[in-house]
Amino acid sequence: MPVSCKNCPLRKCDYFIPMTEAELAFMISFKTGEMVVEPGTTLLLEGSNSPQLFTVLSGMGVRYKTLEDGGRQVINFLLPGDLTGMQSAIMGEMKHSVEATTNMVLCVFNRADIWNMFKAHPDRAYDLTWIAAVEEHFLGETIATLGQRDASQRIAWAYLRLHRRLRAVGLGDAHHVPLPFRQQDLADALGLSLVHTNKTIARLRDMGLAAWVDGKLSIPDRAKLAALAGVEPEPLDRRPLM
Amino acid sequence: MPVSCKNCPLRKCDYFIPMTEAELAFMISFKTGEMVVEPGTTLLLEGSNSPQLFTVLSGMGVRYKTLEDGGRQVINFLLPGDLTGMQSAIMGEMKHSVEATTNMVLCVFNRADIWNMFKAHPDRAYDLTWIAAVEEHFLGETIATLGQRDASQRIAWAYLRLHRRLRAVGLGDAHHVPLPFRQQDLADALGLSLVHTNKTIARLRDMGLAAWVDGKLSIPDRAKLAALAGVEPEPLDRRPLM
DNA sequence: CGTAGGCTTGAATATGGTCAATGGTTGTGG
DNA sequence: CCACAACCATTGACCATATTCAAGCCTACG
Repeated sequence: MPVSCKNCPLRKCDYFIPMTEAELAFMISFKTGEMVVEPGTTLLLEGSNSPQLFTVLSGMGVRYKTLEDGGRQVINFLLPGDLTGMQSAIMGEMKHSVEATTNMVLCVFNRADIWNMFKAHPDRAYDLTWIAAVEEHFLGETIATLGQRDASQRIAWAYLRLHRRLRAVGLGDAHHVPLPFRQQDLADALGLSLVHTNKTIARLRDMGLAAWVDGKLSIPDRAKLAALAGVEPEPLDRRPLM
Repeated sequence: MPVSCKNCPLRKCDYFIPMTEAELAFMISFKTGEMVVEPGTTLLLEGSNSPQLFTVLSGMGVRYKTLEDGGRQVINFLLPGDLTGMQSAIMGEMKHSVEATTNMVLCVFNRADIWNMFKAHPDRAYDLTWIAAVEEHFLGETIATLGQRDASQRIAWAYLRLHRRLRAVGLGDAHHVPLPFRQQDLADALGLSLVHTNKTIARLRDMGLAAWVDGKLSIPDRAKLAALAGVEPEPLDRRPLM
C-alpha cells in the first residue's frame, strides 16, 4: 500500500523545505501512485516521451546517456528525494535514460497534471523550477570536475558529494553511507576508465582518506578529503521536495 | 533607447516559439530596462545574489566557475536569446560567474517580479521552467562530451553546437558564423590545455573540416564534422524566448 | 562445481599537459 | 613615428596521467 504524502519519510529530512498544508494537500492529489522496480529496470528511456514523472522514495539509480560510439556517460546518480522525468514532461522527450541500480520505490506523477499545477498551484510550480535550478547547479559542478580535476580529485569530489547527499536524506551514519553502485558506474560518471578508477579508489583507501568497500563508503575525515579534492566545504542548500 | 519587446529582433527567429499577444504584453511590463556592457564586464558574480536576470539581445559572453586551485571552467557560452541569472533569482545565489566577451545588450528583469509571474502568468512560468529544462539538457550533453570524447571530438562537437545555435538566431551565413572567443575560452570550456586546443584546432583546419580564423568559424560540411565528433545530426528543438 | 559479474593488478602505450620560446597585432606613451 | 608592453596564436620538446590489453581472483548463484 502506498505511503501518503502525509507520512512521507522524506518530508522529515531537514534537507527539504517544509511544505505548507496547502502544498501537502495538493501533493496528495498530484501523486497518482507508486511504482516498485527491481535492479536493472529502465525507468525512462532516452528519446522516449514518458507520460510520467517520478520522485524517488527509496533506492538508487543512475541517469545516463549512451553515445554513438557505444560509450556510456552517467550524468548523475538518482537518490532518494530526486525528481526525474521533467525533461520529458516539459520538452516532450527524454534526453537521457534512467535505470534502477537497487530496488526502488517511486512516487508517480502524471505529466498531464503539470500544467494544472502551474495554473492552480504557483507555489509548487515555483518549487519545480527551483528544483530545476538546483539540478543545473549540480550539473555545472560536474562539468567543472570533469574539465579541471584529475582522477583522485574527481573521485574525492564524488565521494564527498554522495556522502553528504545521502546523509541529508538520513541514510548511513556519521561515517558510513550505503553506496550500492559498481566501480564501472563511478568510472562512467567521472569520465575515467574502470582500471584507473579502481587503482585510484585503492590509493585513496591506502591513504586512509576514504574507503568504499562492500557497497559502503566511509570517510574518516571530510576535511582531509576535501583538501585533496580541492573543494571548499560548501554547505548543502536546502531545497523543495516534490 | 531600448527596443520594445514588440519589435524584438529575436522574436523573428524560428528557433523561438512565438509568444501570444498576452505573453507579449506581459513581457513588455516585465522588462525593466536594457543594459549595455563592454567586453570584460562581469554581469553576475559567483556567490552573489543579484536582484536581476538578463536575456541577451546581442553580443556574447561566457559563464564560468573559478576553482579553488585557480583553474577556470567555462560552463557554456552565452549567446543571443539566452537567459541568465535564474540561479540567483530562484536559489538566492549565483553558482557561477557571467562575463561579457563582446559588447553586449541585455534585457533586464527584476527578480522580485518572478513570483508575480508564477501567480499571474502561468504560461510564462511554464516557459521559464522549459528554458531551465533545455539548459539542463545542454549541460548533460556537455558532461557526456567532457567525459567520453577526445580532444578532436570535443572541439568538433563544440563547433557544431555553436554554429547551429548561432545560425538559429540569424548570425552568420550558411558556412560562416562569428565566434569572437579566444582559444583559451574554448580550452576552458572543453577541459583541454591551451596548447593542445591550439594544435587540435590546427589539425581540424588542415583536414579541411572546420576553420576558426579571425573570430569566424566556417564548417564546409557539417556531416563530415559530425562524423568525426561522433554525434548524430540532432535537430535543434525550438524553445521559448523570455 | 562451473559460470558470470565484478574487483584487482601489471605492463605497454598514447593522449594530452607542461615548459619554453617565437611571432604577429594592437594600443600607448615618449 | 618609433619603442615597448600586452595579449593572443603558434610551435617544439619533454613528461605524466590515464587508457588499453591481459590476466588472475573472489563471490554469488544456478
